[in-house]
Amino acid sequence: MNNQNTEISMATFRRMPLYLRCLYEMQDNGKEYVSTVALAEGVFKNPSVVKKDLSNVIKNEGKPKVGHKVKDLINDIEEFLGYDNTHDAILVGVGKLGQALLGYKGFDEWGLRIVAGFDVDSDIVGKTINGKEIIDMQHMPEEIAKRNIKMAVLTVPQEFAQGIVDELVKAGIQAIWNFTPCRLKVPNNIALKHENMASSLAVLSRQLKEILRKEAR
Amino acid sequence: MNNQNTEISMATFRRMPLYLRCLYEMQDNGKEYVSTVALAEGVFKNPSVVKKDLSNVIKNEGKPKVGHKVKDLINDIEEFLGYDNTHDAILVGVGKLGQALLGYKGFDEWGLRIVAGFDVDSDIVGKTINGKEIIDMQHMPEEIAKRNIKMAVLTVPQEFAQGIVDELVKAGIQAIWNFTPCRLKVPNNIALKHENMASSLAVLSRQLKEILRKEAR
DNA sequence: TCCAAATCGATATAATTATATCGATAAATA
DNA sequence: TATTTATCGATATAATTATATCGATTTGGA
Repeated sequence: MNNQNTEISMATFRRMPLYLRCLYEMQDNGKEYVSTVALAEGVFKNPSVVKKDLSNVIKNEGKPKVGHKVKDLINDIEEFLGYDNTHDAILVGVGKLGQALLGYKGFDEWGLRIVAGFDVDSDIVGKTINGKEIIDMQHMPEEIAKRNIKMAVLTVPQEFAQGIVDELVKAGIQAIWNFTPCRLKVPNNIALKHENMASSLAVLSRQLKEILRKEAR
Repeated sequence: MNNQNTEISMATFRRMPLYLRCLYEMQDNGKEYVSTVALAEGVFKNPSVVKKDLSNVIKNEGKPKVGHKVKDLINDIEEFLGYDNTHDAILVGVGKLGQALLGYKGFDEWGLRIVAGFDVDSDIVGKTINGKEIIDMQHMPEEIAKRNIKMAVLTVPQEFAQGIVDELVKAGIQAIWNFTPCRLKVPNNIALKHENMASSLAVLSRQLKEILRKEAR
């Protein structure tokens, strides 16, 4: 339990949701204790990585020979990730991908609550998806202000992306989750995360190529 | 032009699609030459990173004072990523997210051609999305074999994910792009890429938290 | 009760990735 | 033509991340 105020690495942050998922599953299976080795197997990581990651978040030490209490780990990680105090967010651009994300129930578990969608298409404005209202884009700035929203999910066609981002920032949004393939310009006090499918695909293609190459030998 | 047979880092691979996008844009704007510094600005990376990355792929040296030929860079990166010889893939699970991905035109640019979708829902089987036929899941193994498909995009409900993956592997699929939140078990000669939205969100939330903390002071 | 096995937390080492520096060179300019 | 400047490619240094090692501790069985 390395409770110093050391910086916690990005890599650690990225892995936390994996641990959490695995721990939920274990909990469902009635497991009460888990060792770092077992958890490492569950998320396909090296045990040392897991140990170090957990050392950043746990409040109660694990017991030698038995491991950590699953329940405690879950609580600690959830708190660490802020899943206890959920962020409200809006979604901009209710096309196919936007609809898919609006309909996705998993976000709640991750501490994200999408409260509304925005679009310009009058056919869809006024409807609801998964209980979330679709509102005309025109009213976006006032809604952001009224509900004090800080986060936006961006799923608009790429040609409009930068323009809408500028509007979002002006309206007070401070974190943008970008599902368009565009690189976006934002002031540097705005958090921006690019959901980069092209990069993922590049990595996957590379692996596949490697596998096919090995097979050919 | 470090043309040794040195290993190319994962990080480099991930960035290549970013360069490419930026270069396409420059080409559209009529730019003929680009320096690594300018490219670095375009993708919000450090110039040294860009220099090193490019040194892995370029065939023709850049010229001092002018930089690299945009056209050459594009060709070299496309070849490096294998965008010239496109992969055929299938998509399994034609729900909202599956439909969104089937409808997405960008994959072609990245060297991925989704040739068909599979689902169990008889309401959707037989229809086409973006010119791609939706086929009954029952026929999946034979279609994979017939078309010699090696890659699958997985967008099924999570409770079916592992079972379907097992089927895919048995049918000869060697690379799986996983859009479900499940950790999947595959033999280690199968490439697997998890499109991990929970991780992205964790990183974004962390950044936002940091920004709000700074503001509060 | 004592010993072996499993796990802990901490730390040391290795690997990967990012950044800074530098001499060389081609183009632009005086 | 000589000088300045921007850029190159290579390499050296720093930062981040991953992995291995080790003594301490608890449990459970001989």
